[in-house]
Amino acid sequence: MFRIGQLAKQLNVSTDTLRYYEQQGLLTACERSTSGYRLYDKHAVDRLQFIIRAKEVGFNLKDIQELLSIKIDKQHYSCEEVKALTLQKRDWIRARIAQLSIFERSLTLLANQCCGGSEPADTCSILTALEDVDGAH
Amino acid sequence: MFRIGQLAKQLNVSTDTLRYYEQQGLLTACERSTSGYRLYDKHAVDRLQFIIRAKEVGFNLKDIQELLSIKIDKQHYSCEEVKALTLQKRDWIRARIAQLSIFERSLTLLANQCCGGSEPADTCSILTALEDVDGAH
DNA sequence: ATAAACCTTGGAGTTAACTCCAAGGTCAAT
DNA sequence: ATTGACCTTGGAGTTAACTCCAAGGTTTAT
Repeated sequence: MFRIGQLAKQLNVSTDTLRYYEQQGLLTACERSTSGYRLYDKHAVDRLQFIIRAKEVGFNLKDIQELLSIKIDKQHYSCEEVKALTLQKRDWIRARIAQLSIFERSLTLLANQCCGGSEPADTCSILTALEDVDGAH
Repeated sequence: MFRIGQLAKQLNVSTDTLRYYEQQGLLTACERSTSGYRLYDKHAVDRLQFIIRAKEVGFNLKDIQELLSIKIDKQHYSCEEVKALTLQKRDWIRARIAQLSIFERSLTLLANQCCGGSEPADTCSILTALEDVDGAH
């Protein structure tokens, strides 16, 4: 069991952020000390790690709360509910990956045209590179 | 040449957003009518399209401005400068894709465990699914 | 036993990216 | 020539996600 400052330091966030996440229902201290200090266990580290990573890939806190609430918990949710939400989030992710891949290819093209490209490329920009990507279906 | 409302409608953004982008230096009307109306050409549509897509994959407006400023323009930038910035952005994208792929796999796993999984899975959540993904190197 | 380094709550302030509003000018159609 | 749908600027308001601050209680080290 450790306190808020130790958890914060471990994953490089501020204690204010952790209190904010608690307020938003994302990460609650599993216990309080007699003096009222928040106490966390290693479970909390995993959960916070997840929140941080999910934020990095572009989920907002509401989405993350939803992701964390997806649980195969036969008492409370039907299989259909869990599956639908899970697949919905997966589709969102797939769409992002597809878009990112297009950007990646156009940046690669731009870099290649820059050094060693055979064309004159006096005015090549990411927009023209993107056209080339789209053009090469 | 068309006016701000027509451009906005075409790509489903607000005219306020377009004025905001102009203020931020992302998309300037190439001309003004005698009465001061902003006038755009089809070039602007491409540029706005790019801005919207880049936003969708998680770039902020400052990043997008930087992306749009990457141009193989031999008058103003050295090849090295262009290439460095381009590859830096590409690395950012690759890191996002890698992270998203992990999420994708864990969601797939979660969906599979839900319907048809052989384990009891009374308490399977995305966190345990993620562990399984990490575990299977 | 007291200073330094923690923690608590409540509330105000910040930043990015819009979004809305007021007061007024422009243009096409009736 | 006037109505309605456009456009202008400047500035205020909103939302998400923090970030900071004040006033005070707790723990640890000297």
